[in-house]
Amino acid sequence: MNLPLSQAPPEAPCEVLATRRRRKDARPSELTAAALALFVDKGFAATRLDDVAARAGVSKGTLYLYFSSKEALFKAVIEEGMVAVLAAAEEHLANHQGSAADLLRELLLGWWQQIGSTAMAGLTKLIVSESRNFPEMAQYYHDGVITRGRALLRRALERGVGSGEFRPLNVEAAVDVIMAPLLMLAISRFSLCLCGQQVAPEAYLETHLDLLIRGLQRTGAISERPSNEGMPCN
Amino acid sequence: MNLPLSQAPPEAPCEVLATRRRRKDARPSELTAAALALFVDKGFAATRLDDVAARAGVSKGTLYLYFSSKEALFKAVIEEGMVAVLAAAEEHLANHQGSAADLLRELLLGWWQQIGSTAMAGLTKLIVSESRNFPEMAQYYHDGVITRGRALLRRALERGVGSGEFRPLNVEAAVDVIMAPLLMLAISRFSLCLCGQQVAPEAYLETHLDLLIRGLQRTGAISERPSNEGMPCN
DNA sequence: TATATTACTGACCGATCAGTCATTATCTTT
DNA sequence: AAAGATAATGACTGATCGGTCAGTAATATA
Repeated sequence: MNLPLSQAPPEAPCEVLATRRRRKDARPSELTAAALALFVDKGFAATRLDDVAARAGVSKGTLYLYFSSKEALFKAVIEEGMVAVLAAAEEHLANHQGSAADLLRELLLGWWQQIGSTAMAGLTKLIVSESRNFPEMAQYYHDGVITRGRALLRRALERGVGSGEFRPLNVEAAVDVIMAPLLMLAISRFSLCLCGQQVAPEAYLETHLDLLIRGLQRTGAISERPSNEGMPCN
Repeated sequence: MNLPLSQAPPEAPCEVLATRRRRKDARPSELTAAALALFVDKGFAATRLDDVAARAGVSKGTLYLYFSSKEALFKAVIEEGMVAVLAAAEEHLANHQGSAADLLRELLLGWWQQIGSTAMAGLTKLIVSESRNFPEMAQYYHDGVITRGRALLRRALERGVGSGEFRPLNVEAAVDVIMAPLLMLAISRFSLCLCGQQVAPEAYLETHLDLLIRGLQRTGAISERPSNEGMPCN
């Protein structure tokens, strides 16, 4: 095969050849962090456990002290990522006031800050790539993350439609349409120059929100928010 | 490892145990078709060449008569897909009249018919998944498909903005924002229940177009097209 | 039917890599 | 300091799979 191996030198031992240490508590999270980075970069199948262990500053044998198999490691990576994701979701659920348009804006920009701009975004590509080979994993991610995110968006849209701020629309479809640019943004960050990387994420999100809120609002209802502020046309 | 192997029985020999045949001309396309199906389903690394050959009704040795390596087979799959994609792009380029909104509608629905609804859509997931491991492949796909598609959309948007039908906007960002739901639709078709699969593709696209065109048009310009026609709200 | 050509085969090889385990090094306890 | 406990190691194994090639059989030609 001879893959082009785009890897940087595998995590130079900055800890100046530290002698081996016994750190039972720290190992699991260090290993899942290393695994996340490599899985996201090279994909699940192409990632060698030797490399994961090396990146975590440990031998492969040690990895097997904490995870019973490569798949178990994968599950742990997903599960650990979930925690932050769900916490962010809770945060968004808590405080929602003002117009539906502002709520929508807050939700999408919050997603970017909490997830999209972090390493967590890599999970999106990982799941997309591997879901067919790990159906129960995909199901878990779907139920725990996607469904939850959809529920947030759906609520925001329904509130806007109910109050008359937004016009009637197919809410279920709109939820997916609204999420898609976010997911693609996350994916493109971990997938060499496919789409969207020429445009800065902020401008991308701002354009999405701008188009979206105008598209949602009742005809005639002029946005009271100063639109196009600081956004160059072309 | 012991992957769950979601495979159906690997292409039961419908050709009733046909004795071996010499069909030099037909082999390459049969092999790339088999490879596309398996690559899209299981990913590149997890696909075995024995399975590709078996699915094409041939032995692995025969595969190597036509393709020098697994990666060469991958390239051929992409390249073969390209032909149809570029043909469709040319078609869209040729005939464009009427309003910019109609052109946009025609472009997006055309994408669905020519690409999104076909097996070609699987290439999107394939590229997303494997681009890091095959940079030159990603580059080729980017230059040959993404850039071309973006150019089409950009032209449509610029026409609308130029004629005053659309309001001024960040065209580059808008192109990506508009493409994202299409790409996610393609991806979700080959990635177990991640997003968008609960909603029928037609309703999804219609909602996208509806939101989009309203979002693009100048405030006050009422769409002359009967919107919401046959689309249930919720 | 005999001969030549070549598409096709499948057993085989070598490299890779997930997973194992006997051994070693570190830390704790007394 | 000695002994016990266990975290960590890395050489090893067995299975998998990309890639090879000597041989086989289908077709063309005479």
